[in-house]
Amino acid sequence: MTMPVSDRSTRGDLTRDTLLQAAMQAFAAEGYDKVSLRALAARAGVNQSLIGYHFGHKQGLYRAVFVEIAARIRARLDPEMAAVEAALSEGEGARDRAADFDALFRLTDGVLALMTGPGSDAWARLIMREQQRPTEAFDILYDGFMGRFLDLVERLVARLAGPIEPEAARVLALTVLGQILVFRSARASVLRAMSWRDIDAAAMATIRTALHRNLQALLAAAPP
Amino acid sequence: MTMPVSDRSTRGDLTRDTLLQAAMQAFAAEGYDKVSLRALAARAGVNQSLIGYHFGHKQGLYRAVFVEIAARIRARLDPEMAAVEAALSEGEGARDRAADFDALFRLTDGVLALMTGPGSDAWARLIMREQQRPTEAFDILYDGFMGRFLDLVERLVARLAGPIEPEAARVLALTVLGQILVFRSARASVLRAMSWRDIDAAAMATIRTALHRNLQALLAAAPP
DNA sequence: GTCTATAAAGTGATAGAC
DNA sequence: GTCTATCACTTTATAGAC
Repeated sequence: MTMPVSDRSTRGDLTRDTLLQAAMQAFAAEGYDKVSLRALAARAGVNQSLIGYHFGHKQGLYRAVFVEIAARIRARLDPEMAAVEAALSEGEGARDRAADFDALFRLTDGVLALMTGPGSDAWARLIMREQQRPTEAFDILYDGFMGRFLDLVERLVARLAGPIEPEAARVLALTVLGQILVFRSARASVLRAMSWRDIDAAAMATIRTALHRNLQALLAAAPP
Repeated sequence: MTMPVSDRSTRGDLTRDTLLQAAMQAFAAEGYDKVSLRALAARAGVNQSLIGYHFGHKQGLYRAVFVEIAARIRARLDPEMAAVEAALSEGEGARDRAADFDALFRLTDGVLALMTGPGSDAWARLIMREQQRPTEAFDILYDGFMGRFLDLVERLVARLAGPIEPEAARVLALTVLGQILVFRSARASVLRAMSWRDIDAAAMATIRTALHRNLQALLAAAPP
């Protein structure tokens, strides 16, 4: 007579999740304004009015997409972040430049793969959108992983670059970020300038090599 | 009986220009899809149907905005570009590293001011939009100034960095661009990380100092 | 939780008078 | 060139049956 408990508690969650995935795709591919809830619901195979039921309104759905993105990225970057934290926790005295560089490279490689690798289009575009025109969704991103990432890079480059003002270390960390991000933020120019069709594994290897070389040059110890 | 010739030939151009300026503002501030031609015409103090008359349709207006942007930027960057070309035309033999760096700094400073300086919001955001999702408007930008800029940076860094593969020089040029662009493309993160309210003259000076130092470190001559 | 149906307010484009 | 008026269509949101 009664439905199985699992179904009763699961059916709605499945609908919610289906909508969330479709929304992430659609918002990234077409931009917030161009996405119609009619088309979104149709593509997800879900009734349109269920969007209102599960997320309230369009903005609520948009916001939920970012909570999902932040959670995914945090999970994916956690090993690299933890490695950097481990490297940093070894006190100044016992520092090992090679190990510090290694931790830094793992972190930058991770972010590069995240922002330019296969399947990165969906979230990367949404993140860029929030950088240009931040809404409440930006806070979800910054508090979720961006702040922590920038803080780690800043502390690492400060240690590697030798005596440096805190403000200079922060700017330096941002220019490091910029060297990675440009392959996403200026993607159209990158593809044209490099005559690439997309950023595939070979291209990514080329980029990684250049980045590692750049970081070593930028963080060469000041002459004693 | 007849209207003055100047009026007859000018009235329409004025309307066209008014619409163009309003459109640049509006598209940058709200994004293509969110701009309604009704609201745009109202803000410009022009009848809505005149958009159709002068630009055909919404896309035509959008396209015209980019022709305008490319022209403005080309004009603004022309002195710096010419300086780099002059530096490059002095053959390899007679090269003067200090002069090369000087030309490079003028170019990067120019682009930095263009992309982050006061009043840059309008065009910078539109350029970013085209980088993420290029339309025919991107060609106007790339052919108008981007291609030339990247080419000049590539040739300059190739000369300064010593023996380097062409592909590596191009990637290096892109990472140089990235260090500038990050202050626009990741603007929300930059402001939060630096505790800046906006990128004012002082902030820009800080960035310039960091960039110059970075470029010198990146392009240090390989040990002989 | 899911559905149908529809209200209320937008949108871009254009015909036709001046 | 500029205007008014309107067509044809899409949008988000929600009321109400199941």
